[in-house]
Parts: sequence; structure tokens; C-alpha cells
Amino acid sequence: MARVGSDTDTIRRQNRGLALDVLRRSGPLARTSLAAETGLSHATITAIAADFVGQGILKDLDEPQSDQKSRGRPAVRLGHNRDVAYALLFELDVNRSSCSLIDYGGTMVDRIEAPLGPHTFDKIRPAVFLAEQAQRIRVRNPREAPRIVNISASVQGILNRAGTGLTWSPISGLAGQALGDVIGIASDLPLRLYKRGRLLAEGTRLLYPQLHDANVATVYVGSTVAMGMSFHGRNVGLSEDAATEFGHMVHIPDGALCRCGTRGCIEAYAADYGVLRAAYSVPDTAPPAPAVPYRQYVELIQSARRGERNAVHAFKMAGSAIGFGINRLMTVFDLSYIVIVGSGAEALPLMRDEIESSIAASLVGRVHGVPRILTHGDESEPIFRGLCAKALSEIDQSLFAPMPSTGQRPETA
Amino acid sequence: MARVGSDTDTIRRQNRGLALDVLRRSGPLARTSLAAETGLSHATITAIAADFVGQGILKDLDEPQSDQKSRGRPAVRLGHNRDVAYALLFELDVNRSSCSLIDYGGTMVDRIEAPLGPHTFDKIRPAVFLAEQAQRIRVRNPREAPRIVNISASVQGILNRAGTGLTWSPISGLAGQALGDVIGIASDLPLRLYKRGRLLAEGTRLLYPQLHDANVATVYVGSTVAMGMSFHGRNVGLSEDAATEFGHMVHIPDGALCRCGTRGCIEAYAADYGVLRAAYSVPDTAPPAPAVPYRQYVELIQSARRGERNAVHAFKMAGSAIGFGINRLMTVFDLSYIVIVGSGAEALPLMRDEIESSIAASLVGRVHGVPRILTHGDESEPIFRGLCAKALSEIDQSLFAPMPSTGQRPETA
DNA sequence: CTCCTTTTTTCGAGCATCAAAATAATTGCT
DNA sequence: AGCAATTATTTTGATGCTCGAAAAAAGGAG
Repeated sequence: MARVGSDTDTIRRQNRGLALDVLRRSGPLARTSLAAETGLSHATITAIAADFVGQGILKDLDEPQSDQKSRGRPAVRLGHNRDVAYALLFELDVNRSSCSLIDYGGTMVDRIEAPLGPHTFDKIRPAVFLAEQAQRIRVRNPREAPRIVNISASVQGILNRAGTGLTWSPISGLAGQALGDVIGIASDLPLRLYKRGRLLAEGTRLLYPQLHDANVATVYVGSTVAMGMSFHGRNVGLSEDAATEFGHMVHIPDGALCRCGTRGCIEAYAADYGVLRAAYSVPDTAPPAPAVPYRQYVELIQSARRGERNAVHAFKMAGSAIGFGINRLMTVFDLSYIVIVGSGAEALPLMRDEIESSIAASLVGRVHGVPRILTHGDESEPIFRGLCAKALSEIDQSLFAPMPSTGQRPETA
Repeated sequence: MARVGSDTDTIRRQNRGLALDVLRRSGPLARTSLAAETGLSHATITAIAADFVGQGILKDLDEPQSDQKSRGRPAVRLGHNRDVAYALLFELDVNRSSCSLIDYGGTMVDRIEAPLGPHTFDKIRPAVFLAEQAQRIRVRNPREAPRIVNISASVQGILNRAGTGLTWSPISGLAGQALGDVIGIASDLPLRLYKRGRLLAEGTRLLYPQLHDANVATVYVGSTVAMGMSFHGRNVGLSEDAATEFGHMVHIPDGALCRCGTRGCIEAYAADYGVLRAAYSVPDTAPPAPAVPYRQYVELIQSARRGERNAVHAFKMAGSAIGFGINRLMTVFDLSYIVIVGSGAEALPLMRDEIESSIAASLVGRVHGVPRILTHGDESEPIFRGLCAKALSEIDQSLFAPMPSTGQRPETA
């Protein structure tokens, strides 16, 4: 059994982590405010701040805040020391990839983008591809390169249990590959993989304060269907355990054919290709289109809005698939918000009734009520924000491990 | 935001809680072993033990352990002081109720049972009913009565968000009633409600060591269908948030009529009444039988085993409903074990193929593999064990709040 | 009766926090 | 210019918990 006991060290980490965390989301804060936000005493904050400033992690920002002058001693705000560390963030999608360099404060310094196609990874191993991107960034930013301390990636698919690669992915050529080899080139850092759906949830929550402490399911609807959930501000399903493969939940056994090869997935009804297939009365066992041009999807939404019957019906099917999916989750999680993110957000008015009635059509829906539905069209910002948040908090965490508290007290004047 | 910082008090609670927790599941332990199990130092364990013994919570068990005599100083085992506190445990089912008195060590001292019918709570308010039961126990056990410090109940249905009552319940007359009124009679203790399904999961995990750190879904199949999950030994969906209404997950929209009034719930296919209805080719929109005699269900299993086609088919439908339900959950939780508990455990051989193939028929099933399926026929033991565990650990927890560490050190001899 | 072995307790740090008091840095008033 | 008022930060001293090491306890073995 041998569980771990707490000691003075545990509590030091805890509180330092807390301080850094609060600083992350509130932005620079005076020591006094930081004490108030964290609930720690001023004395403690002084000590913690001294440590961090000593290590160069935080620094005093003494910009003359021209705001309004207040009475007493002016507050000097404490902020992250932007250039003490950098992170490399990859975003891998079905048709494009990007590699961004961000500083410790979360500001983007540089970014490289590249298109991805179904055959990209036939020619070059994914790990090599990533390593090359990383190398280009490093060459272009020689000053920052040596201070890169974290490499994280947003990916689509199912992570293996160790989190080092993908067991399945809609991005062709990615599954089964060892991705950690970026190591070879970019020093000996591990590559940390995060599911796109989960980052989306995290990022969206950061964007809307009202979601901070709520129980939220964030659903991406577009070229695929994905989802992440958070409860009282905590991501659900810790690390390797949860696989929010919402899009591939079976909606109707032996139903429409999905890109994953299964029949009846939610995605096969609600992703762009599913709606399109239904709208054009293509048999739903026909192989899904490999990619749907954005314009075509938008036009479909337009025509449904004009009342074109087939299009309207197709979106109703989509709404029903999403609604029953949420409904089924609600037997386990009591959700209060649903956020629809991605190009499908446009289509919410066409799906809303079906979503709500599907949820209401069950015991849990009747008892708990239908969650409030919000939309956020753009998905790239939340994903990036989510990835930043993960990478930076990972760095923050890693800073507590070795810190041997110097304990030098300055003499009294 | 104002999250809480840790301090020396936090760590004291943490470690004391840990010690008590370990002692709960390992049984009495020598201080040395306790130190090893908790990872705390001997010195700390001595201090903690001294505090608890001083408070009368723990005591030295000096029974002559006739085991094998070892060399050095004999270990003196530390155990719970059974009679320092008592708990009252209610179990409310559709057709019977019980009220048990257990001591702080978890041993049952007394129990009252009573039948429940569909009209029981027309005549008497549930809170009054509970209070009367409690009163009878208290009168019968005058010595223990004043030391009852916890009242907990196992219930079926959906808890309100405050956890003080039920918003819905299959037990007629229970939903919407304030249950906390037991207070009036049994001093001013709150009544703590726990979902039967979750207790079942907790109790089953305690019964099978291999499940301790695994990801498990425990499914009750019998007169209803219920479920609880645990991950690495932690219950999923903390307190008020999760509502494991697995039985009422919609399997097939507009499908078979369920007791809850919804159509298509898993329960409508997999609970005894659902299987029976299907086996006798009663239209599945016919109102469910209010109660199925145990014998009748067993006979149905027998006849399916003999190969009677309608019965076989009915159980296959049940297996499919359960399998797809699990499948759908597995889009969020990566399960490694499924335990079927209750009278339906007998029918596992009739359902197993369908359960497994339904799970395998999806992306997650293919990637993660089908969980191992176990059975445990009797459901009452795990439920009781689970309820005991909850009540006792609740008591343990409450003991840290007021403890102002006396700090009296005995003089050296 | 003395040595050995194993369990517990005692002792003397080490450290992180906290409350309260002291110190700093400004603004506002006279 | 000088002093009072005000707000931010640091210093001080105390408290409380844990830990490692050493000491004490309690039997068994020879």
C-alpha cells in the first residue's frame, strides 16, 4: 500500500505551486494581493517571492503604472520572468501542423506552420518531422533555444497508456509511431502529448469566467467530433485513464459508417462529412469523404437555414446524435454547461431543438434539467490557450522538485 | 479565487487520516508496521498513536498472539477502540428496509428489518419511518445509543444536489421528501445519503484485492440495473456531481418502456422485468411489471440455459444493452474490469458474448480491449460493506477537526 | 545472567507557516 | 518644508509537525 505521508516539504510545494498558479491566471499581482488570493499570510508570500525572485522565476515589475495614484506605499507587482524559460508547442491536425515557441510568460515568440496531407507521414517519420520543425525554430531563435525546457503537443486520437504515443489517430501515419524521438534533436526533453479535445475544454474554460467552477462539456463539432469535460475547474479523467472519445461513442449500433471504421459513431452523424452525406442522401454506409472543404460545409448550413428539407433533416440527425451522446454522459456526470466549439457552432440553431429534446427525453434530463448551451466558433484559440496552460503549469511544477531553499536571510538594516 | 494554502495543520490531518485509513483496511497493526505502511517515521507514528490512544479512538490490543514467537521485543498491535463510537446504517430498497447498528470497529451490534411495499410511504412519512426505526434500535441498545455519531443510508435514485434528499427514486413515496428529519429523534446528526450503486462499487472493491487499484465498473443486474465506478481505488464522480444512473442511460431512443417512464433505458432491457417481458414476447411498450418474483427470474435463466429460444434471445438483448452501455462509458473511462453483481450474475454466461461483442464493436473497444468480466452473485454484502466503509471513514474524518493536540509528553522513566 | 534482536520512545534538530510589530515609500495637509 | 496618514513589505519570534539517530524496553537464546 505504502501511500505517501505529508511533511513540511509537501506543504512548501503546495503553497509555491498555488502562488505560481494564481499568478498565471490573474497576471502580475502585488505581494499583498497575492497573499489575499492565495490565502497565505504576508510573511509567507514574502518568503516565497524572495525565493522565486532569487531563482529568477519571478521578478518585480516596476513599470510606472500610470493608473490612478493611490495613497500609501505603492504596490510593486510581481510577474513571471518571461525569458527564464521557453516551451515548444506542437499542434497536429489532420491537415496542418504548427510549431510555436512561447516564453515563460505565455507570449508567442515564433511559429512555423506546415500543411499535412494523408501521405505526409509516408515519406517522413513523424518523429523526424517534428524534430525538423523543432530544429528550424531553434535555429531561428538561437538566443531562446537553449532555454527551451518543455515540449508539448496537441494531438488527435487515443493515447497509449504511457502517454508516449498514439494507439489510434485520424491523422494518417501517426498511430503506432514513437513520437518521443524529438528528444534526439531538441536536447533530452520528453515530448508531452495532450488530447486536442481536452485542451479545448481547458482553453474554453479559461476564456469564459462563468465556466470556471461549473461542470462543463466542451464539444468540438467540425471535421470531427471531440469533447473534453471539466468539473469545478478540474479536468475529468486524470491523465492516462480517461479517453474522451466522445465522437466515437456508438450512437446507433450498426448505424452510419464512421471514419474510424466503426458503424454508428456520433461523429458519423454530426461531423461535417456525416451531415453532408445525410443531406445528399448518400447511403450512410458509404465510405466517408476524406475531407470536406470548409466552404461546402458553410453552404450546407446556409441552405438548411433557408429551409432546404434534406439539409434541415441532416442537421437534426446531427443534433440528435450529439444530444443523446450528452444524455448518456449525463448518467454519470451532472453537467450544467455545454459549449459547442468549431465550425459546427454556426449550425447550433439547426441542432439546438434536437439536442435539447434528446437530453430531456431521459430520466436524468428530466431530473437535472437540460444544460445551458453556449457556442464559440473558433477552436484554434482555445486549443492554443489550453496547450499553453498545460505546458506552463508543467514547467511551474518542475521548478519545485530541486529547490533546496537557500534560507539566507538578509541582515536587518 | 482564494484557494486554501496548506499549513502545519493540513499535514497533521493528512497523516492522521492516513494512519486511520490504513488501519481500517489492514486491521490492527503494530506501530512499526503502521509506519512502514504509511511511509511515516516511527517517531511520528508514536506521536500520532499516543494522541489517538489518549482520545480513546485507538487502543493497544495485547491479546497474546499465539502465532509464532519471534525474537526481540514483542509487537503490540494498535486497533480501533470499538466502543468509542457507533453508527446507524439504513438500507432502503424497493421491498425492504433495514437499520443496523455498528460499532467503530465495523462489527454489527444489532439490526432491525422491515418490509416495504409500494404503499408504505402513503401511510407514514419516510422521515418518520426512519426515525421510528432509529428509536427502536436506540431503545434496544441503551448503552450504545448515546454514542451514535453517524447516521448513513443507502438509497436508490437520484440525490438532490445538496445530498439531503432524493429528486427521484424507484422506491415509491421517497422522492421529494425531506429525509433529514431523523434528526429530531436521533439527536442532531445529519442523515448522510449514499447511492446504492456507488456503495456496491466500493464494497466490491474491498472484497476483491485485485480490483483495489484497477479501473472498475461494478454493475448491479437484478430487479434494476445500477452501477458504480472506481479508478485506482478512488470513487469516480465526487459527491454531488456524479449520478451514476447507468440503468437509465438511453440505449435505444424510443425503445422499450422503463419503470422510470422513459423509453429505451438499459434497465428496460436488462433488469429482470425487461428480460421477462422480452422472453414472453410482451410488447416492449407495455407497462413494466412492478416486481418480479425471484423464482420466476431464476426459472427464466434455467430455461434459457436449456436453450429455449425466446429466453435466450431476451438475455442476448440484455447483454447487448449492458455491453453498449459499458461501451459508451468507455469513451470516457478506460475500464479494465467489469463486475456483475446481483441475481443477474447467474445469467452472465447467457449475456457474455453479447456484452463482449458490443464493446468490441467500437473504436475504444478495439483499441483498449474488452475489460475482464467477473461476477459476484450476492449484492447485499458488498452494499453493507460499502456503507460501513463510508460511515466509518466519515467518523474518522470528523475526529480531526477539533483535536487541539494536547502535546503532553510523558516524563522519561 | 548476559548478549541479541526487534519494537517503541525520546531528543534535538529543521522548516514552513503565522501573527504582530517594525520598516518603507508615498500622498495629503498645514 | 515638515508631519500625519496610509498602504505595502519585511522582520521577528513562536508554534507545530515531521524526521533521523540514539536510547530505552521487553523478551528470547545460550
